[in-house]
Amino acid sequence: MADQKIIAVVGPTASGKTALAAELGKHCGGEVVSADSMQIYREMNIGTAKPGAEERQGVAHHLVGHVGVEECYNVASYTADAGRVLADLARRGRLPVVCGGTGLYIDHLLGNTNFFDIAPDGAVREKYMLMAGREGKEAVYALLLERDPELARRLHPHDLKRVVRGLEVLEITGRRLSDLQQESRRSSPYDVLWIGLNYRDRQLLYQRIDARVDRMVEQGLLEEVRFLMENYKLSATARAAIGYKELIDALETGGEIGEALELIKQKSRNYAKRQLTWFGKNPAVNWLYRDELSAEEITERAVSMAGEFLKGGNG
RNA sequence: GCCUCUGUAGCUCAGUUGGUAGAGCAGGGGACUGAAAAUCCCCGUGUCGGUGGUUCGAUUCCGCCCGGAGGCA
Repeated sequence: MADQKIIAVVGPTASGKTALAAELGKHCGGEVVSADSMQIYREMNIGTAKPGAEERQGVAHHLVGHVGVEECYNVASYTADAGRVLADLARRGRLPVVCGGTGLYIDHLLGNTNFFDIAPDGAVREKYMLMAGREGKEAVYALLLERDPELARRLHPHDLKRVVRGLEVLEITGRRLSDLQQESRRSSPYDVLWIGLNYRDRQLLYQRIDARVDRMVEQGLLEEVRFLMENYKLSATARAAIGYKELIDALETGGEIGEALELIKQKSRNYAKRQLTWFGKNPAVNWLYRDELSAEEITERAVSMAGEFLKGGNG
């Protein structure tokens, strides 16, 4: 059976992915499959830059707002949900346009790994977190070095989240995470055309990010945050969203709103840089630069790349 | 006008009892297999406000000048 063809639109926040994905969906008879860890939340709209009806241009969007803000969500939930959507689109003969900035989600959906099913265990996690608090991160790391040396060698002793996860998997399954990772390798069942959006001049990207935060405030970001605080108990993952956590902190502690907004811009810029590192290591990405091409030219190029891609046979 | 404090990395500030200096943040690079908008790692030469002087040697001590903050009139 031929691999399912998929277009993936990636890039840092505020680079114009959403608009391009909708254009591609419109021109190629496709549907957008979001790969954004925060736009999944139903009640978080402004701060996540969730596309409205106009921005969707009549193209169907999947995995946007399908989760309540009180729920936790993670890569496992995503790969399961998105896998189902892709299968459905294949059945209906529709082209999936995967679009988003959450590199981990995208890679696990489309890349060369099968996601293995080992749910986290809060009690085990807490045990090691407490140990780290009492004896130090190095002590927890030493434990991992003893039990799963291969994994430990790849991690920094201070990277507590990953060190603890390694120990957690061992404790739950009796197996090493490094072995499981090895076994989960696969060759991707998808034929993917990667399109990346970016700016050659980073400062321009940063200016766009700052401007977008100002626009969010004009659109009522503060009101949205207040509404969420009054009506919901946000899950840990929802609360960690940039733009929300800073304002919640400010409102709870009586901090300056202006300072919180500067922090939001700062954190968004830092995030964009991390996204660039992530997508930058994928050699398959065809980058289009927004300070070299107009929006129309970018759409044109992407649509013609997609045309070639869809015409070609499977490799 | 007088007195006190202050001027060190893009920003906030340490520091050198005289041997030309270092943190946090920003910025740059990187990692990433169930928190990923998360988490973590690596990268710090800057006329130490200016100018005279003391000294083998001053960013550090002294004088003057120029900024800034406060106090007394």
